[in-house]
Amino acid sequence: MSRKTITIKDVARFAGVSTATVSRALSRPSSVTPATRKSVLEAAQSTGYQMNQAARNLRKQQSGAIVVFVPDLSNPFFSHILSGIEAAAARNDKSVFLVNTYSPQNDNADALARYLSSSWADGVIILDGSLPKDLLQNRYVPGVSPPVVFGCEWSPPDKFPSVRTDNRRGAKLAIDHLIGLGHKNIGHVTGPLWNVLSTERLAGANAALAAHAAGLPAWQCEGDFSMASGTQAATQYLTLDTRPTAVFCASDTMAIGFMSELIKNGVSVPDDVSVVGFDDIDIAERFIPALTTIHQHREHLGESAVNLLMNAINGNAADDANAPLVLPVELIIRDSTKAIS
Amino acid sequence: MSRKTITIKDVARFAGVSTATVSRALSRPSSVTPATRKSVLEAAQSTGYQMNQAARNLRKQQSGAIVVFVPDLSNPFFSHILSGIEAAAARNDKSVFLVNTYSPQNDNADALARYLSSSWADGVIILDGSLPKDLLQNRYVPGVSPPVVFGCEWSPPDKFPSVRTDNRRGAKLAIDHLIGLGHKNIGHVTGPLWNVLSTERLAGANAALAAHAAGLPAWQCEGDFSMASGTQAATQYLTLDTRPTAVFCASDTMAIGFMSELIKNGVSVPDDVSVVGFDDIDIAERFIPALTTIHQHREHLGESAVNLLMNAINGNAADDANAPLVLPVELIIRDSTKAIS
DNA sequence: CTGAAAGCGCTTACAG
DNA sequence: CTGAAAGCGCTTACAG
Repeated sequence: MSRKTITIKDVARFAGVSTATVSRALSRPSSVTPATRKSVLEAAQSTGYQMNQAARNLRKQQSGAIVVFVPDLSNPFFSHILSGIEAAAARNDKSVFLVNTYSPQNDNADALARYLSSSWADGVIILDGSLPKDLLQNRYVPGVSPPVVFGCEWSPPDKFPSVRTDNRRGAKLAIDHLIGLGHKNIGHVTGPLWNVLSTERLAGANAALAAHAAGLPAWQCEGDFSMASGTQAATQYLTLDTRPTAVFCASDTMAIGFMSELIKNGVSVPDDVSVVGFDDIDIAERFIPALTTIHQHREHLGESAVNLLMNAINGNAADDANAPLVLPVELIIRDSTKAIS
Repeated sequence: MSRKTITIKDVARFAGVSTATVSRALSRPSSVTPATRKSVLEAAQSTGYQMNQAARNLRKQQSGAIVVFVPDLSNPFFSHILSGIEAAAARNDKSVFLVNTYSPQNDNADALARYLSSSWADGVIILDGSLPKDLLQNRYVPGVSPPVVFGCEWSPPDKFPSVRTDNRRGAKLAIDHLIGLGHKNIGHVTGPLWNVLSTERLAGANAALAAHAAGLPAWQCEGDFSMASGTQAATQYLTLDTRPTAVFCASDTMAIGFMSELIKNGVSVPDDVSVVGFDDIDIAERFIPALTTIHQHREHLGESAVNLLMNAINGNAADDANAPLVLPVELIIRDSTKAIS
């Protein structure tokens, strides 16, 4: 149906040079004389030439792209990380493609394995620590599969380079803040317990509580980082005989679901209960009450992931390349927490 | 640095057949005898063979992928559309790659043009109606560039197939609801006026107001769909001498920023002012007060986009393929609107 | 059903 | 600085 596709050959004929020269003029302009460069560029222009990536990729044995596995695009937590990734990728002259691993279509190793191929990606960044084990254990063949780097989450510990936030310290900051406010009965809504983030934050929280010999054991409830699970936690909280006066939620999204349901049921935040989240997503400062939370440096997380990946791609990774890079966190105090009265 | 890459040739040698047979056994199993199929599969297994996509793409002149241009991944509005796209793409055996057009790295035609190549994508879905004009006008060459379909937004009208929500009707439903509640002084926070969504919704709102000969002209304020612009609108609203008793915001995100700032300043929603949003994002029902809004069928939007695209790819598009497909909307009444007292 | 061979569109030593 | 030629790893008519 369409006119014949224009190749480097057509450009060469038009410009009266060889295909080799066209290739050079286009990809390494300095390697040809200004005159030939000019005529090639003009020829490319007037023939409407567009490079065929597949051919180049095949020949160069690389794709010029990095793919990112994202667990849940609906979670606003990821968007800033992606900005960081894109900025850094652009600096390294790589395209970035996102793959939604949370999608039911991508729920198995087979579906994802196709993306984990050097013909698609020069490297892959995985933001999802809960990929099917099979994928990285059996499908991934070192040396032929593209380099992998984990961001935020991580899964086979220390098998790949990774950047992450200091989750334990974040949890500690949250609990310390609550204790400093005089709270003695502190609850914790965790993420899914098979997730590293959840267990790290739980460990951090428990350690902080233990350190103060606060009034433990407190109420604990397992969520899944979703808003819905936050509201379920609230439902359970409401049935408690003695309700904690403060609750640390392992994600902002859950904290919002939690507060929302509480307020709906006449429980005031922070008058009746203080709430702390984790992540500092955009809505956190806009929810009423504005959410006290743990801020993660998300752009930086994304950039670091790309840097680690580029090192792996270029083969100049440090000896301890697999030692996790841990980024600092900050407590952001807003209106959802208050000293006990 | 790594062991030699394993090709179809190695598999062929291992299985004692030709490369042609390996190729057939792998991609069209029914075209070889069960015996050869078995031995080829085993050979592939034990050699650890992995197909080289670039080579296949080059040979087949297609990529097996569709790429999606997303304007702003941080806007939760898009996640459900993407689910719909991914589900439909999987049914059509296509991979999907996302490209963030909002990223500063992708702000120009050059950066995006590289993705708009048949070597990357068999087709592209554009969810961003505000792409640089140059891209689709000059860089896009019909017949050689991959088919394009617009979802949600659209830009050169009727030049490409598109699916969209009935924006005008959505706005009308919002206004009619407010009028039905007795409001006579109704304000409108629009999206950016260079955006089709904004102008459509504005037109729908104005038409509905005019039809009722309600107390026009009402206050109008231009935002950019972001939460921050919603709070700015609120700041402006607060300075008004006679404040509208109801405000229709062209997106939920703006509505939330708007309400948040109002409440912070002691203005009650819905007691002092009713607010209606547009989109029905996840947080809408959880914000306090829960937001009355216009629901869009986002999964369906995504699926329809893929269907249109597949028609274009397979060359069986209808004659009126470029006539926009318009999806219905629904008014969801929650707690942010109330009859005037 | 299977094999030999051509070719997809590039890039890059190798000569000159 | 430029050209002729090989080759990246597949798939697919064309014979048999």
